[in-house]
Amino acid sequence: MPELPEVEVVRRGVADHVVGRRIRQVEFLHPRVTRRHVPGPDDAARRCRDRVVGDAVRRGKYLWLPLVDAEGHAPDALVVHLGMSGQLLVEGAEAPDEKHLRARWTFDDDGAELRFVDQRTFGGLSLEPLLDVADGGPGGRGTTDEAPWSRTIPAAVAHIARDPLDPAFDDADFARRVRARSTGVKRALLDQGLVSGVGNIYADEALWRARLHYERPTGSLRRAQVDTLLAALREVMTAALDAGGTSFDALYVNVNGASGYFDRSLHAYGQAGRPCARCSTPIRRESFMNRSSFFCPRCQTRPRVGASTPAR
DNA sequence: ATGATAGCCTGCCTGC
DNA sequence: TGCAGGCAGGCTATCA
Repeated sequence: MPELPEVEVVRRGVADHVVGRRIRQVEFLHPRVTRRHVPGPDDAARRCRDRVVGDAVRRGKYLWLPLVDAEGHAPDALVVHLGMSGQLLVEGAEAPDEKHLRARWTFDDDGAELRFVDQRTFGGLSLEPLLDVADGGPGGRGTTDEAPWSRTIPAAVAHIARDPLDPAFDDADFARRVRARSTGVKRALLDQGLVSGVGNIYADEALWRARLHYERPTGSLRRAQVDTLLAALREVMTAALDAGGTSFDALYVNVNGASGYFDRSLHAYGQAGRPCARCSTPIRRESFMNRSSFFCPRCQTRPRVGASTPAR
């Protein structure tokens, strides 16, 4: 469900309401929520107890909280992935349990709880060792350079590429790698090892802005087109962030339970049958990768079959 | 190695 | 009204 802008909205909420507080206790209320934490839920709970939440850091769609021990070290982090329907909520203890409440953290200041709610249970939590990274940490948002964990990344996030809003994202390297692929451009955008944070909504929106068909072979993209696509991704994600994210229903909300309103600004995603904002041609929906792709058949012309010859 | 599928879950909406 | 089927913002494992 949530893509980069939505996860960033949640990160900011956690930064505002949870960072700096000491965890008293954590409860895991569903076996699937800690399925990625191999040592099991009891171990995860033990590692959370009495730790201070040092920060809220994001790369792509992954969010993590370095947990600081009594010596001021953060040997590991609580890694959160929202999956399709996960939510982090900050609520008073008196708030009734949500139907799909999966985890609850309480704090020694007796303030609001942190809760993880997840209808579809594709999301998950794990306690991961923080690994030193050679190329210098997640890239700025949420991490101060002085913080001892600023050049670390959780083991489970090490395979995730930087995202387009990361100041250290390398455009030239991305262009080289994407053009070396032999696949369609939307598949490449959704590959979190190539560029992270892009999901089905913002892939379709960026492709619409860049006037590229989703099946355009990556090998035929010119460098300037990759740059246009990156610019489109940054524009649409920044605009979505400013709008508080995209909410089609109550499944995506910020930590205070509020929806975002970027759905009103979508030009392609979910717009099947409605006129393209540029040329009035009805937006088309097609099935692709077991999901939907929305595009303008006039602005985003389908590549000719066999048009996969790499551009020079 | 890269590329492309199936599967994991629950709930809601549509059409018969 | 009931029920089957399709669909949903993601990732990982496992094939080719």
